[in-house]
Amino acid sequence: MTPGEYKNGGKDLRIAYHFDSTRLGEILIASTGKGVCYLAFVSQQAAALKELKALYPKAAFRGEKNRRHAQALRFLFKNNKGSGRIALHLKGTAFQLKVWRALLRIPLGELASYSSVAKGIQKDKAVRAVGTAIANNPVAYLIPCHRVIQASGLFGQYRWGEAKKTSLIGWEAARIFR
DNA sequence: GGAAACGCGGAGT
DNA sequence: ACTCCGCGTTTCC
Repeated sequence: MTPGEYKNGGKDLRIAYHFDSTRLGEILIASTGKGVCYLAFVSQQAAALKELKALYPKAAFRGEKNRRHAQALRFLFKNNKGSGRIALHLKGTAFQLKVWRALLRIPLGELASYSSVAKGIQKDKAVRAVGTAIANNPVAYLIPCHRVIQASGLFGQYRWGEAKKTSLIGWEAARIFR
């Protein structure tokens, strides 16, 4: 995976998006020429699209299902380690990118705590900052923010609801036995 | 540039 | 169970 960086409002950026329904629920996925830049679970399409556009206010959007989307969706259905090479194109601060990269190292079916992630990037005391950075992960699932739980064992918060987090973790736990 | 807000943790009660 | 404080980074005045 090759996370890029993007610091401005997405000007000169062309973003293709489309909605799809998967066995994990309805999603909105978007990509630039360089990689997937957004993936979110959707409850209302209009609101979801608005959130995406807020992230890249100056970009040009168009609805289109393309090969990159299809590849990412395949990953959702059969993500074993072998197929895990999806290009990502991310907009984030240096700290956020560091945190997100750390998440990519958590294997399917495994869990990490917010504090272990903080230690992993040599920021032992930045636990809370790590939580915030994870919360702002723009690419749900591909960057497995749902695999990070509280040190106590409680699952903790999730952007799309704790119930969603629970079902993702359960689904992955089941997958590793197949 | 300061305050407030955060997907937390730990130590208290 | 619930509070209270500290923590690092980002975002909003």
